[in-house]
Amino acid sequence: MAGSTDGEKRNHTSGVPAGIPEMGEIVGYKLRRAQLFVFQDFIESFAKMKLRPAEFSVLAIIARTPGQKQTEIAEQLGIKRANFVALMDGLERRGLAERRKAATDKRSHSLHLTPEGARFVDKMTSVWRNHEERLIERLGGPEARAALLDLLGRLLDDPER
Amino acid sequence: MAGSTDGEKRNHTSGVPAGIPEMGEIVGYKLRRAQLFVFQDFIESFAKMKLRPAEFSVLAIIARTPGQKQTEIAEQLGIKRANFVALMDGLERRGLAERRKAATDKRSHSLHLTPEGARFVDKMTSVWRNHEERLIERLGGPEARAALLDLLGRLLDDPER
DNA sequence: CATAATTGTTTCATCATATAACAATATATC
DNA sequence: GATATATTGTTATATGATGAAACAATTATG
Repeated sequence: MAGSTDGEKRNHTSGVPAGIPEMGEIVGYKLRRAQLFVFQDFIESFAKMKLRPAEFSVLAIIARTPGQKQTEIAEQLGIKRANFVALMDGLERRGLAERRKAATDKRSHSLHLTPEGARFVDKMTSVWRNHEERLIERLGGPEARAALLDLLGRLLDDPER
Repeated sequence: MAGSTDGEKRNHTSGVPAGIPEMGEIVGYKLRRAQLFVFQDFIESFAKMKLRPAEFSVLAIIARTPGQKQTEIAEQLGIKRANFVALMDGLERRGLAERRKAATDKRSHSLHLTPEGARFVDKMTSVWRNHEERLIERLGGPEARAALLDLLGRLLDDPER
């Protein structure tokens, strides 16, 4: 029992007014919807672990390259260093990561996983693989995923410079 | 003068610890970054018109299919109807769109563009085309854009059902 | 040495989004 | 047809993500 109420001001011949885009052909819109969908799955996947996307990314980076300072990691992830503080506080409070005072620069902190954090990252990685596998299935295979990553990379990587 | 402070707990042979994903191979992450980049360009494009993505989408939908009610449009866009109210208030206050009381259902509102709104949408569409063209350039041509839209669609369109 | 820049931090404002409740109206059920 | 249930638009409110500004401690630069 839904349906529009009236119907009005159309173009001359058909029913499509001028060159107004359909939502499905707007790259930004479709990107956004897809991102929301993927994050939805991600968030549900990590609900039990109480891990949010930003926390996942920080742990992954620390695990792969320990010893970096906050600003470095924040910048890599496009997070303002001011907002990184609370994020890191949370990871430290949970005993997953820690700040060590860097010897060379007394201002900065060197970020590391705790032993528990390392075990956590192992589980996290496994959960992530399932999530990623689910996406691959939807996309229609690993090649499709690779193609998507490539296209997204073209948007991100700066052409000049 | 940057650089990590120390370096620790690696895996056996190389330097990569276990199977921890690199950020660049995480679909969700790259999707997010790409979406932010595209929105950045979009927002800058429409800064002078003081138009935000959500407003753009609402105007585009009303322009293409006038007469729909709020809940219908909100649902199409994945916006909670509660949050749609203020959005529509803004468009109405600016004289771009209007609520007409639907004759058939006294609860609902039939949404339409004003004449000024129609002119606004024309300009908006033109600005959007430039934005989209910029993306196409980055992607490497219209075929790449089509491919991207297709892949994103695979994530969005529900397989079963 | 004096000045400027960096690092981590706190505080604050803004925006997007979700939930719950409500009145008015419409629909369904008996 | 009366009563219960659902829908529509709305308000109020909570939460999370994000950005800007300022600050002390420290380091780099002229």
